[in-house]
Amino acid sequence: MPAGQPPPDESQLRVLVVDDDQNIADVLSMALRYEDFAVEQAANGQQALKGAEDFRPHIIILDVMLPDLDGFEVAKRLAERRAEIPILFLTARDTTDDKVRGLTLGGDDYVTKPFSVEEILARIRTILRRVGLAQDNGNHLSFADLELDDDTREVTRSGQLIELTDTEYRLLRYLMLHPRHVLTRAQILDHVWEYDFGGDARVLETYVSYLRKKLESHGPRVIHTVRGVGYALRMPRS
Amino acid sequence: MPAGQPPPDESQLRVLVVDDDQNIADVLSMALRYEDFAVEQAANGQQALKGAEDFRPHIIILDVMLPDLDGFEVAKRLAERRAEIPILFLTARDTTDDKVRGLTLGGDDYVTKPFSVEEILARIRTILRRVGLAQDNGNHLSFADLELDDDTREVTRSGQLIELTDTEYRLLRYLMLHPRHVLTRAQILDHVWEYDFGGDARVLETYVSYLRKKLESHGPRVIHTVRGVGYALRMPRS
DNA sequence: GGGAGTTCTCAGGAAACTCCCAGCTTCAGT
DNA sequence: ACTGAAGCTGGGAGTTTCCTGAGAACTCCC
Repeated sequence: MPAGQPPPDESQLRVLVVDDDQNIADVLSMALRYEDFAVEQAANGQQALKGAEDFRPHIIILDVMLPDLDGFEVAKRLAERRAEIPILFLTARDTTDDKVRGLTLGGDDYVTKPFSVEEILARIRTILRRVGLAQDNGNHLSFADLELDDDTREVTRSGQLIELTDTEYRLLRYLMLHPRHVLTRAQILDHVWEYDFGGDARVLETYVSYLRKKLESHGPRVIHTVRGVGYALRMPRS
Repeated sequence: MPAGQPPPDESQLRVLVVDDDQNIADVLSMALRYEDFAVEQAANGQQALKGAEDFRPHIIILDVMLPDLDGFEVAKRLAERRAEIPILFLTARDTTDDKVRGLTLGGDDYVTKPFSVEEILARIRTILRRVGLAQDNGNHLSFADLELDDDTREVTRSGQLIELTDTEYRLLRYLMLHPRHVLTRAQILDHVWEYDFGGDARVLETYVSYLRKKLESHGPRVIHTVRGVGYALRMPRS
């Protein structure tokens, strides 16, 4: 079954991605499908309203800047229809718009562009969990003596609290999502860094170094280098 | 086997190989046909798009450098058609980190030239497994007390973890794919080493030696020499 | 607009890996 | 048993990959 739409699967959660930038829409769609969401796209406000009606998404990812109606207008009309679909807004970083501020009051949320894929996924999980649709029980990851809590953003190793910066946290979280698996450099950069990151891929090594320093003061090495390939989270010994 | 089309067999998975270098396309085609894929070739972007339409491949191997459209353009147009065919990109080693970024999000992947045939086959298996088309039961090989896991890249012998370098791993993996079969030196070199390897064929002996040293510290000899021919993976008679 | 905290760049050096070499051992056939 | 061919393995050169410290650039907050 190579072509056409994937089969409608009622067990999947539906996400409507609304962005007029086709690249961003595609990146999000691919990542979400990979996470087993059903995804549809809309490129402007009118399509978004129609898509919300037809596709009945559980959540909408909505760019604030759209060619016709802006994101807030779309949200407003949906609210008038009593659609009650949670929305994750995408905004430009410098849009210090006060409008954005009030979003989290209504249970909606926003992410600034450029974002990393893992950041979007984390917000979506948070929102879905809040409205009771989370399919995974997972605001909490653990591996060996490592614990990571998404709600409090706390990381502990054998009970000891470890302070991590944002990037360190995202990196560790991504590794803990795939324990023992070897993750390639490309995979890690794609998921943990912002989608338009164009810099030196060696940042990754720097952050691995930071993480190791913090983690290894409380126990043996857990982030292992697989030379020529990437990194893997493992406990030492057979 | 350039002449005549193989008979259409609906049970086979279809691969479209897109490369303007006829040698590379042929090497890949032969290896894939041997693995029981149905294969067609395209030498440029336009042919690739046409081939995708007519042949309806389950996966496309796509060189980034093509005489007309580049590989990314081909991928983009396929995406616009909602073709949703996974793609394995081939890129030059130094092109790696720019545009290739982002590919692993959608489940696509890339391999740098020059590659080894086994590397390509491994990536294809991974991709097909992810989209639910893998006919093989997976990521795990075992032979006697040897276990090899492709996800974690871990190799154990009777439970004991064995650390292998990349080349050692690829060599052992190839042997384990054909247990008890005598594999000729040429076969092994062709599959495990990069296709443009021009060096001394005696590297193979060196690596067999490395592998034996690591494996035999945990049990009896499993890699047996077949003098004048090659090597075979066997358990000693009991 | 200064300061603290964070992210990223860069470069030197360390470590790991691949491959080649050369001398030695093993084997097959006489 | 002898001999040439084939295979084995320790040593090491050359290369690639990775680690890490130092500092520049950026952001956020007061």
